[in-house]
Amino acid sequence: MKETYCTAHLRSISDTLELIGGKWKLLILTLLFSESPMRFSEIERAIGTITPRMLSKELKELEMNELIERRVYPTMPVSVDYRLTDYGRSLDSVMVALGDWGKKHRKRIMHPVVVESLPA
Amino acid sequence: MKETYCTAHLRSISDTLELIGGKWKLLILTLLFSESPMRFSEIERAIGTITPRMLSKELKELEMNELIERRVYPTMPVSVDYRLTDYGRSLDSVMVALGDWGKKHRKRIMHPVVVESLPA
DNA sequence: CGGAATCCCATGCGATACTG
DNA sequence: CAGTATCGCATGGGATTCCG
Repeated sequence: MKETYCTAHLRSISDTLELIGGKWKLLILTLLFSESPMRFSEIERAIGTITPRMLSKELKELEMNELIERRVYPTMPVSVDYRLTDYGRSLDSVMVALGDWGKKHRKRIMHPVVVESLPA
Repeated sequence: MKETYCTAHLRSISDTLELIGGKWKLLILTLLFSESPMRFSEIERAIGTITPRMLSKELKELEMNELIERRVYPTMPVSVDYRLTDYGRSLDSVMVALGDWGKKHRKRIMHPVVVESLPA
């Protein structure tokens, strides 16, 4: 594929999706949007179906991209919490766009529907 | 996870991502945004690295969700083209949001960087 | 031309168990 | 509490071949 404006724009889009892709990232970000900071086990309980392995992995990737910040407190045992960074908060426009479109979309056909016969 | 505003909003977001997820969908949509209609083999050539199997599959899903329209012409052999629907065009706000954020994002650290020592 | 069928592999993700 | 280690499978996606 030739290098065009089209593909450059697309790479920007792909970059964004790469950061918020994966099964849990948007869910975690959404939680942290409404409540920051949250501790590891708080997020785990809030989601309910995520395994610690996945939570750990996703948090690590979000932190690597500076969307969230991880703080460790020298308590005994240690406690850790996670919060959105300002950079992470800048995603709100993206999440609003995705959410708004999704809300409208829900009113439309979206699942494979078998239409055997349609009258008139 | 309890049913809250938070999760309802999240489902809207997930719905949207479900439609434009997959490796090629956004690329196909971006192409069709800049040029509609396009024939099957035109899209194939434009992307360059997609296999007909995947192109067929992605187009089918996009059509199922009414984001694009497929038209068949009874030529010999048959020709087919694809174009954005008005509904598909309504995704532009989403794609702009994703693209804009990605453009800003590129200026920041995004790949795993090993910092051995940092002065001062 | 516009696909469908088949085979195959990488990885994403879940389940379970364990640890400082 | 906040993870890590290991295993295993399902799914996504590529390569190749064939078809009307």
